[in-house]
Amino acid sequence: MAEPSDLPCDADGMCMVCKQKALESDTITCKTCVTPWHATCLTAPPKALVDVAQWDCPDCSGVSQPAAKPAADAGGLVEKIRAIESDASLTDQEKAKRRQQLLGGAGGGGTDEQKQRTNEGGGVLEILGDKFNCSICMQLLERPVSTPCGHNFCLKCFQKWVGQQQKKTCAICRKAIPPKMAMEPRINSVMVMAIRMAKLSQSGFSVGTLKVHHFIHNQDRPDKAFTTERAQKSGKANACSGKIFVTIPLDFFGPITAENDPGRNLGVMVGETWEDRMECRQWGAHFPHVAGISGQSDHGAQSVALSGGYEDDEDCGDWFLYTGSGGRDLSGNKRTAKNQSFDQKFTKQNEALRVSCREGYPVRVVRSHKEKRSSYAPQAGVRYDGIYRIEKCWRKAGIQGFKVCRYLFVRCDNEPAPWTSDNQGDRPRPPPNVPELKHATDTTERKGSPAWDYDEEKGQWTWKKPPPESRRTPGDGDVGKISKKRKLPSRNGYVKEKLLKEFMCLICRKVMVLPLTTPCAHNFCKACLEGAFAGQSFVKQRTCEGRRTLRAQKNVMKCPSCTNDLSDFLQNPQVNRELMNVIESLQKEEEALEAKDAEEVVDSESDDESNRDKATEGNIPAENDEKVVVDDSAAH
DNA sequence: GGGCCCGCAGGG
DNA sequence: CCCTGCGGGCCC
Repeated sequence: MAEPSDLPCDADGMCMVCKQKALESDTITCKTCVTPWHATCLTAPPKALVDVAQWDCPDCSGVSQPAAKPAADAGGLVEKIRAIESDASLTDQEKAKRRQQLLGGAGGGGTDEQKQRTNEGGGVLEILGDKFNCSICMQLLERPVSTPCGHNFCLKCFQKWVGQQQKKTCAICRKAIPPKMAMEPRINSVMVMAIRMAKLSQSGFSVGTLKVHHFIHNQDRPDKAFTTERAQKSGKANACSGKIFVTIPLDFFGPITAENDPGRNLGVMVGETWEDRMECRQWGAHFPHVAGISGQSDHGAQSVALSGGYEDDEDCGDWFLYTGSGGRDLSGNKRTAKNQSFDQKFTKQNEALRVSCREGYPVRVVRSHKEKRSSYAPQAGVRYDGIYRIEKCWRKAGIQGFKVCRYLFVRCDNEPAPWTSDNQGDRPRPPPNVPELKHATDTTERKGSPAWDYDEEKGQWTWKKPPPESRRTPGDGDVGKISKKRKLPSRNGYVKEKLLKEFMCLICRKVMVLPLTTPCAHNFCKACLEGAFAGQSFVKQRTCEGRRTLRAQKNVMKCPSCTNDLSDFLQNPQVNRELMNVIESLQKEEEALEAKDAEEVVDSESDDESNRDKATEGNIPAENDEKVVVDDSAAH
């Protein structure tokens, strides 16, 4: 890292040192990472104009960051990039190509070499060595986002890079970046898991020890849904949400652990994802199926949902600013509304959140894919992101002018967040700087010590005071009937299962081959995604017969996971090679383990293999599991 | 993609 | 009992 006194300009061209908009004439750009810096605020600005063109920022010059560089290899990479950049005989395109080859992007020559390297026993370790580094900051990818051209960057680096470019292009290959992705990059959670697995495997741990994300399907949708005719007709829209699978009361605080999950004996894990709010409710992470806050004004708030319902929300992942409820005109039988028409007050759910703030209670947080403005939202469905604490709350004038209640949430969970490539949970972190606090009124902070806090001895977050006693009866129980008990798969089956769960193509339901990352951050096999649109591809380019045809064609090219328009992406989709390399390496490791197991267990012959496959299969939802089953007897 | 409108759960 | 609500399917 650079010295604290040396900071670049942010995405808006604002100098992070003097907090002023840096004049263009005062801005110099690093030749390695292309970040703009405010020259007048640098401790050691370049002396002559000649130096400006060849200038390296404090982050890239290596002088002020001795420990941060992972390996000599990466350092050499910087040297090579510099050599390419300063070669006057090359055009920009050629430079891009060279750099691309160097960084292991597409480019024929590099591929064989890479493959050979991964084959030669270095395995995932080799990949970590130089393939997993963001080519902007040269550090291990953190909060990775993937471009349609198949390249990966840290979220922050990507935003920095895109922010200071007129024409949005990839930092490696200069291919255009779709405006939507430039505006709202979303973290590629499959890449996150790939990095975590690679790290584990590098440090000698089995991937099997990793807690993986789940996508819960609708297997046992409810006992008492669809009570009216209209509700039956329109499917889930008006259905009640059905049976609760966990044995917690509605006012239960904190993480949902294995003892409250008799069906699976797992508890609700960070990263677990459900199709919608109804399903999320069934697993107890957040009970209200419309409201964003679960809580009681005289007791506290247990959970919140971030779904983009309030434009004042600001999401930075590990912390975020949440807006209270109310202040809207819901006349005309509406459930939500965009426009505010009066001030919010600290009453009802808003007061419940304030109680949780004062007491330092743990608050469960779920994020919905509907939150479009956040990079941390899941690509689909509703995801449990773990425990946060409300460090402060206040009121201020909202974007629409009326007062809103505001809450500063800071993450404090023992499991890593779904966006970090780190394998560890949170450590206490200093409170973030919140500029709007200057205009805050009615500010409340925690009084006394928090109920949920970090225990230095145990090295984890835990209740420091007894949790508030429930005043409600537990959920309707009868949970045992819902999920079948399953036996624990064998060691390799377990690893295999995790690889499949994390890297499954949602079209062929197998581990991805030649993975593509769409601009909407979904991952599929190249062949599967292209196959899904076979015969329809590229018509858009050829025909110029009129808008109707064009529109009709466009409508068909939708992402199978989220209906995002993929027609541009599909014209030239590029494999995410970094992702591919890890998947292949992990699979190879798994195969090697399996072969070893087979050698060790000579006596248990052929049925061993088939059993293992069954165990794996049983945990992957079959396609028709999603079908909603209406229980006739329950409707009467 | 935006507006409409509904059932439903839970707070008070 | 009434009020509220960061859903969700459908229709355009």
